[in-house]
Amino acid sequence: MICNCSYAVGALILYNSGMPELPEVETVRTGLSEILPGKRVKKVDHNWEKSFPNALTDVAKFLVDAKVTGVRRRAKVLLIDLSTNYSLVIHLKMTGQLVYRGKDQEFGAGHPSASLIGVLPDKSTRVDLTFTDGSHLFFNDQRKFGWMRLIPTPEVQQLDFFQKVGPEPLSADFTPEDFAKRLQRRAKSGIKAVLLDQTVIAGVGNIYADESLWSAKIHPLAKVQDVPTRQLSDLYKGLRDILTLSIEKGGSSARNYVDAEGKRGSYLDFANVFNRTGQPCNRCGTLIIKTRVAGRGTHICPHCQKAPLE
DNA sequence: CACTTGACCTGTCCGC
DNA sequence: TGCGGACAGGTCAAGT
Repeated sequence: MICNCSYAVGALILYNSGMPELPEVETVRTGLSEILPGKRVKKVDHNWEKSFPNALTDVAKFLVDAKVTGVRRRAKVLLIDLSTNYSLVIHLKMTGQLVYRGKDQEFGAGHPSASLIGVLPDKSTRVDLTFTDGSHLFFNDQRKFGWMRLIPTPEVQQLDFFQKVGPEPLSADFTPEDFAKRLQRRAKSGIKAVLLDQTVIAGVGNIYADESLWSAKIHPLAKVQDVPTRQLSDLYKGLRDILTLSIEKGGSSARNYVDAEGKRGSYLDFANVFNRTGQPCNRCGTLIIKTRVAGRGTHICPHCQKAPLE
């Protein structure tokens, strides 16, 4: 096996063009945690105020010259901890990307990332962190919904979001009983809206809501109180299995995702309903349909997931 | 209180 | 070829 190392060094793309949910953010976290710790920030450039609202006041004091000490994730939020006892708190929302590049921005011909993202910064770059070794972390965000903030590390958990956000669905001590109990607090609500509510369960977005509901044969409009406990248990297991599989596959890439080895996030190759409108259900062969639930495009098998009675 | 809608943005795609 | 509109969907705020 010959490794063409001419392009393997110095480029790592942590990129998701689709919709970063828990598995995508976790994949980005894993990649960053292998690269960033120990790097020292030399310079910060930003060109969109809302992408980095408190940059002007705090960057010089607490970001420049700070050393990265670790990278964490909670729900869909990334935390880059710094030696100044501050943390960069980052939400990618829908189109945010964190792209690391070594000092040498050149890519060898044929590197998959070369065709995905060209020279950075580009027109979607909102923040450019330069490290003292000449490498960069680019925060790109086409739609400008994402943001990063510099917050004292001990104050991060005081943020409103972290006070309200629900438990991590993959944590070891999160039981089927916890899951059912939290959902049932919203007994009269449609179950998909509840899954998407970050204060109920952390990290679930549109893709994994649709996939997990299909796995448990639950219609997204079903009221929680009408779903038998056994099916809530199926949903718990389905959701955990799906999130775990997606993390293994490097997340979902609506278009492309590559990491240091040029691997794409391939979870959508395994998806049963998401983006499969008009294709046969993998369980019963009925064609998958797309509707609108809780304001989102929603994919269901109309045979497996029976609509609730009015 | 529960639920829906609008705002935040830009790029893409579809119909005319 | 261009133009208007729908759509993509995470989260918060405002409205019903």
